[in-house]
Amino acid sequence: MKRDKPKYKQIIDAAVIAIAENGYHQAQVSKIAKQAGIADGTIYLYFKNKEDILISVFEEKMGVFIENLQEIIKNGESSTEKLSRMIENHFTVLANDRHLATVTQLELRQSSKQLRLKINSVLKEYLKLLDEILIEGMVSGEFNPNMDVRIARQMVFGTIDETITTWVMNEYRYDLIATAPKVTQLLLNGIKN
Amino acid sequence: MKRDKPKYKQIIDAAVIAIAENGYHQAQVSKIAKQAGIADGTIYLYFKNKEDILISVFEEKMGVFIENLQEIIKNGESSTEKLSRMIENHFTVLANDRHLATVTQLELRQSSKQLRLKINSVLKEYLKLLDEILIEGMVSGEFNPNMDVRIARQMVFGTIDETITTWVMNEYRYDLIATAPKVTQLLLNGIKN
Amino acid sequence: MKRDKPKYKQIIDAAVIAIAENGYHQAQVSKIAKQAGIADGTIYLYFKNKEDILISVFEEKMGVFIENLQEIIKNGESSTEKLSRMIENHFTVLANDRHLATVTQLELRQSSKQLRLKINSVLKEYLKLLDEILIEGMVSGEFNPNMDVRIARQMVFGTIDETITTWVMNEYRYDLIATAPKVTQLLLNGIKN
Amino acid sequence: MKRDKPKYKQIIDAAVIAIAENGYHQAQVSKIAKQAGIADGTIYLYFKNKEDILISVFEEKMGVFIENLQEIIKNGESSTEKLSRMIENHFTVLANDRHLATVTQLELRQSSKQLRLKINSVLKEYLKLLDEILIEGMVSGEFNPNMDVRIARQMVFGTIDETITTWVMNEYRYDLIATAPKVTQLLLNGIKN
DNA sequence: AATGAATGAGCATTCATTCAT
DNA sequence: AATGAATGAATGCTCATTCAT
Repeated sequence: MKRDKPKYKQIIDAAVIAIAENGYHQAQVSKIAKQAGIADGTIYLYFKNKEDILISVFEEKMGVFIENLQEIIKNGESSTEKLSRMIENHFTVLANDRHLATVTQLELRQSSKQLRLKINSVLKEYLKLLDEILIEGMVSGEFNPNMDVRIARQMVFGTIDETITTWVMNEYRYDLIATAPKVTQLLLNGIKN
Repeated sequence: MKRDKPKYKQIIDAAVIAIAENGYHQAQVSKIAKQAGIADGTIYLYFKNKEDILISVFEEKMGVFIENLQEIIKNGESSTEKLSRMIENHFTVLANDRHLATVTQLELRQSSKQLRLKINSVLKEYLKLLDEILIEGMVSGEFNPNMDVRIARQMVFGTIDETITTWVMNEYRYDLIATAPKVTQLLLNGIKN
Repeated sequence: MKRDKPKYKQIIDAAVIAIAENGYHQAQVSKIAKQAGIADGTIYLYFKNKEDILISVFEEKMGVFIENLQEIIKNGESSTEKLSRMIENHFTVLANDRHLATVTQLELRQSSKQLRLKINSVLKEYLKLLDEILIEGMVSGEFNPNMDVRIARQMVFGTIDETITTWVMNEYRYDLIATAPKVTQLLLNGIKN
Repeated sequence: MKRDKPKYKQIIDAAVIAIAENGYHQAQVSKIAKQAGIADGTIYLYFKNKEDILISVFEEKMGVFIENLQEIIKNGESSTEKLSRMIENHFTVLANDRHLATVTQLELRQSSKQLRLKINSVLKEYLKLLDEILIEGMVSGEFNPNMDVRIARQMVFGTIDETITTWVMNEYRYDLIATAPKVTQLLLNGIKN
């Protein structure tokens, strides 16, 4: 399996750094290769093309969010707590990796519509877990059982996304993690029963 | 004033169509000119360069949102009503111009970080008006006076944005305007006193 | 006759200034028109095309040199004196019109080979007069009767040209006219009997 | 070192031919690449941009003149002989490479003022060596010790340049090398003691 | 497995000239 | 005679990908 080879992750990490430091359009394959300490051609032994690198970046990194969220769902007591811990986790991971935050919130969005559609399908798995939490809460009576799940999900994710993007655009000037409880509170107000 | 000349708006509209139909990176100046029914060179009598066209597209179209919102703020009775009508207006304008919706929600985001920073400064004016509504509501007691305005704003705008983007990505399959009341309800729940 | 109309000379002079101030490649027709205080299109009532302006600039200005030289030939006593006064005149005219000097020595040389061939044919009339002086001197015994006239002419003109070009490239830093006697002396040494 | 790689010289030579055959403004990068038998992009592995090719053409080719002249200075017996051999060499090199002669005497002069300034700084080295010969001759008493070196240099170089340019403009119709002794004789007359 | 030199398609912009007014 | 808005052809350069070594 290619993704178990050491150079695979090496290239992924190099791509995140190259994109964060140079911007999406200035992160040429040659720069990623240089950052990874390998030759340009070697990239193509591990990735089909440049787009494949970028999708893989998203898959690999999103994987962390998904694994964490599965853990949270498994261990959480209530839906409210799960949602709360999901937001906290999302903020924490990105606050602790500003390169990654820049890449996911700003740079990767400059990619072609086609690439973003693929990224979206990766994202869907994460949103499905979010839907699980919401539905569970509606069933248990913690959340408003009459609300439209899709819209609730869009509110939760849209708010998280906008909050982090603003933080990145403001050049990380304030403590992102500290805002998590307030964000959580507003969102819970919106959907609670 | 150049923006009062008929060809100015003609080019803006041609750009929206060309970008919506071909995608951001495939909307060459020659395509925009052809769509506008003029020669390539004529573009440059009205715009400094291609980026200038794109910024102007955003300014012109965002201008509609801002003017509408100012009207809403002037005429609305309560903050609740103003927020409700803002969301309704935002959804209605884009639901009625799918080309524009595609351009603002998907295509223009692929532009360079520099262009997006300029777009953001145009956006700021809109967000300032949103802040006005929120603060007024907090003062009047309609909205929770203890909430963090910035986070509330990010929730409102993030939710609107995510909702419309999802709609566009789903290829306008459902009635966007019909979802406005539900979106409004969830958001109001979140911020009401 | 078009060249008797006031706008004809007005455009010629505007062209010299526009070229001197902006450089050959940055002296667009629109700049020349603006400098002349007329509309772009008006240029084409007096000149066939841009090349025609530039040739005319050269013709008109070279005309001064030719008239002066004819006068010098008519009034001069000896060939030596005539050559001396020719060099003096050439230096004086250009030292007194730095715009013109820049245009003839630097800017006009960037024109296409084709244009420079035409310029050369204008120049020929001037060089013919120079040949007259040289041949007369050879016949009279002032100059070496065995020398090759063409080479002597190339030496005289090449030296004049190089001297002025160097002066222009050195940004007129020294007194060009003051060098005329030394230049004349060297050249006369070379060709005298 | 890039200039030791075979493709470097290959491109330089292709540029000389492409410019000589098509003219400066019609010598597009694609034509130079085609002439060199390589892809357009390959040019940019060896040169920063098109201007860099042209400067390099001049440097490389002027280098031959400079090296030859250094050799001549080293081996020549008298200043008179050195000057004589310098002129002979200058004529011979260009008479034997008409492409190069066309490029240096006609085409390269159409380049932008900026490029010509760079070309001039290359030329300066050659002129410095000429100055060396002149000064040496003035010290040894072969040349007039009272003459102005700058003007003498301008006469020598201006004459050489004008002679060759005229020959090129006359489409190489006569034997350039055969005129060298006459040119030399006239110049020596001008500067000898 | 790894290299890195070579490839070649693709596009924003300028400006001399025209011509309807 | 004069205007000036409109035209449209023409080109240097980048960079993802390949493939001989």
